[in-house]
Amino acid sequence: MTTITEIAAALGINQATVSRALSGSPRVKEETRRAVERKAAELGYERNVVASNLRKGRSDIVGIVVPRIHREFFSNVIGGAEAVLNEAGYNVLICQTHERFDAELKALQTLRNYRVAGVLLSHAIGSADGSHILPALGGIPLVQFDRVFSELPGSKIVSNNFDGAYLATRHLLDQGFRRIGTLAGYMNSEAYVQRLEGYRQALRDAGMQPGPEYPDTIVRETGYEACKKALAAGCDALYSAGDFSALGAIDALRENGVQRFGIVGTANESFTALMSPSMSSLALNPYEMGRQAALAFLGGAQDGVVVVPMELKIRESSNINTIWQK
Amino acid sequence: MTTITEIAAALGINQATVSRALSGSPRVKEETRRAVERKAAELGYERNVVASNLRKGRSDIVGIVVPRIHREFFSNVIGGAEAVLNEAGYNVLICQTHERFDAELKALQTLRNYRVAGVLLSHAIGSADGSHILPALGGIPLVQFDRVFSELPGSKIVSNNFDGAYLATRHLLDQGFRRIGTLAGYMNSEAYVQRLEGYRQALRDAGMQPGPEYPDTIVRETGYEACKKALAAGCDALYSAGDFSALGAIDALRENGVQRFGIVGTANESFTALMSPSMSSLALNPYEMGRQAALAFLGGAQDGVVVVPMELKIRESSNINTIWQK
DNA sequence: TTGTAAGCGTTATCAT
DNA sequence: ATGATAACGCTTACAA
Repeated sequence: MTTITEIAAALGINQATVSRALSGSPRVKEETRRAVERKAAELGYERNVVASNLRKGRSDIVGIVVPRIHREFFSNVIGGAEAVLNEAGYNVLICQTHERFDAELKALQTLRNYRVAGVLLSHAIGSADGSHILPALGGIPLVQFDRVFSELPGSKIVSNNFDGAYLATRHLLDQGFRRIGTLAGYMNSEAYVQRLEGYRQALRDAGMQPGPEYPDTIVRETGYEACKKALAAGCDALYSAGDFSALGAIDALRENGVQRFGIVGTANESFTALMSPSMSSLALNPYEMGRQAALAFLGGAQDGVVVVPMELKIRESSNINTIWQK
Repeated sequence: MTTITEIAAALGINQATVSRALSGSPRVKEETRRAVERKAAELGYERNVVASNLRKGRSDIVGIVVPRIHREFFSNVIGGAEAVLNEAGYNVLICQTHERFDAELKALQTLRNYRVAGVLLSHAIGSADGSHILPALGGIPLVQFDRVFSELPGSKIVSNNFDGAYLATRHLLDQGFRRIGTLAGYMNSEAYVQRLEGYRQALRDAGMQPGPEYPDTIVRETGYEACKKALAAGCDALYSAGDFSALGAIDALRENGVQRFGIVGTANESFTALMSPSMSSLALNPYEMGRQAALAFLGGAQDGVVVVPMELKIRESSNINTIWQK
C-alpha cells in the first residue's frame, strides 16, 4: 500500500509536507497541496489510521459492549449511537458478552488494548457487580446505558422504569382488572427493581392489594410457568417486565382457555404488534438511548444520569374483552 | 498507560526481553518471565495492539459490512462469524450501509484505512453492481455472503435459493393450492432472481400454469398491494421471497375475509412463528452462513462458493384449512 | 538467554 | 512554506 513517504519521493518533497497537505494544514502552498492530492489519488493512497492513531496517541474507535446484538433493543441502541458517532468522525467496535461475566471482562480488556476513545456499556446479567469494569478499562471514558451500576462514575443513560411500570399497571387497573401480578425479571439489575417498585406503587396508590410477584428470568418458558401459578392464585392480569415472558404467559392463557385476562409486556419487541391478539407493551426508546449515550461520550462522559422516557403501547392484550382461545 | 519500556526500566532489563516474555517466546528464562509477568500485573500493563499491529504490518480486525444490523438475519450472521473469528483471535468491526451505496463505499474505505485483515460483505441494495468494491478495498481479502456479486473474486457464501423456493412452491402445490403467484423481491439481487427461478421451475415441473409475479421491494406495504392484485387475478396462494411482504399479503387476506389461501414467506423471522395463524417460511441459516464466511476468510478467502441449505418451516399459513378472519 | 537497534507510517517539533 | 528528525510502542533480525 502507498505511504506518504512514497508520495514525497515521487514529488521530490518531504514527507512532512505531504502529511500537512493531506491533513488540511494551512501551512502549505495551494500549488503543493494540489500536486500532493493529485499524486495521492494517482497512487491510490489511503491514510494508515493505525499509524496515525499510534502517533497521535488516541483512537477514533468507540467500543460498544452489549449482551447480544440480535436483541432488537440492543441493535437499535447501537444504531442510534452509531448515527451520532459516525457523524462526529468515530467508528464503532461492537462486542457481545452473551450475558457472561468472563466475556464482558475480555471485551473490556480488548477495547483497552485498542486504546479506544471510549466505551458504551450495558452490562451482562452474569456480572453481579461492576467492580471489574474500571480496572479493566484503565481510565478509558465510560458511558453505561440501560443496565447500569450506579456506584460507578461516568455517564448513565436509563429509562424511567419506575414511571413506565407505574403507568402500565395503572392502565391495567383502568381497564377493569382487579388482581394484577407481575413477572418481575432479574432482581440483580436495577432496571427491573425499579419496574417492580413502579408496579407496587401503582397498586398502593389505587388502594389495591399487591398481587403475586414472580422474579425470575424473563424468557418464554419462565413466563409460562409463572402465569400458571398466577392463574392458580386468582390473578386476572399480569404486568411483565419483559415481552418474551409475557408471551409465555399468553401461552398459558391459551392453553387454559382463559377469558378476561390482561397482559402488558415491556420492550415493545416487534412481534408484540404482529401477533394476534396483539400485545400491549411498555416501549423503551433504544435508538434515543443510543443517541444519548453517544452524546454523553462526546460530552466527556461526565458523571450524571440521562433519563429517556418510555411509552405505553396499548394493544389488544390489555383489553378486557379480548378472548384468549385455542 | 504502562508500556513495555517502563516495565523494562523497572526491572533493569531490556524492552526486547519484556516483549519476548509477554508474547510467550521460548527464548526467555522462566525466572525472567515470571518477574516480567509480576511487574506487568503490578503496573496494570495491557499491550497496545495499535503499536503491535503497526509493527507487524497486519491487524487482527475483520470488518463485517451489512445493510442493517437490526435485521435478524444479519445479526445472526454476525453472531456466527464472531464466534469463529473470536476463537481464532480476531476482533470484529461492524459497519451498516442502510442499503445506501455511498455508505457502503465509505465503510469499505474506513476498513481499508484500518488495514483490516479481511472484509465480510453483504452488499447494499443501493449498489447496482460491485465495481466499486475491489478498488475501495485495495487488496484486502473479501468474502461475500447472501447478497453476492458473482463477477468479483474471493469467497461467496450463499443459500440454495433455487432449491428452497422450488420446495416452498412444491409444498403449496402438495397442500392443494392451484394458482400460485409470487412476491418476487428485488430483481437486481441474484438471491431473489434465483428464488423466482425455483418458483417457476416447480410450477413447470408440475405442469401448472405459472401464476402472476410481483417483483418489488419486500416490505409489508408492497406485499399488501400485490396480494390485492393477486386476489383479483384469481390466485389461491403466494410464495413470497420475504417474510414482511408475506405479512402484508396476510393483511390483505384478513381485510377481505378470504378462505383457503396459502402463504409461504422467506427468512423465518421470529414473528412468523409467533403470529397467529403462524406463518410458514423458508428459513435461511444465518448463523451457519456467518460461520462459513468466517471460515472462508480464515482459509484465505479463496475463490469459491459455499452453499448453505435452507429449510422449509411448515406452519399454519400454508394449510388449506386455515381461515383468515377479521 | 539477553541486549542492540532498526523500523512500521504517521505527526509534531524543531529549524531553515 | 518546507525540510529534517524524533517519537508514538512494539517486534524482530542480528549480535553478544
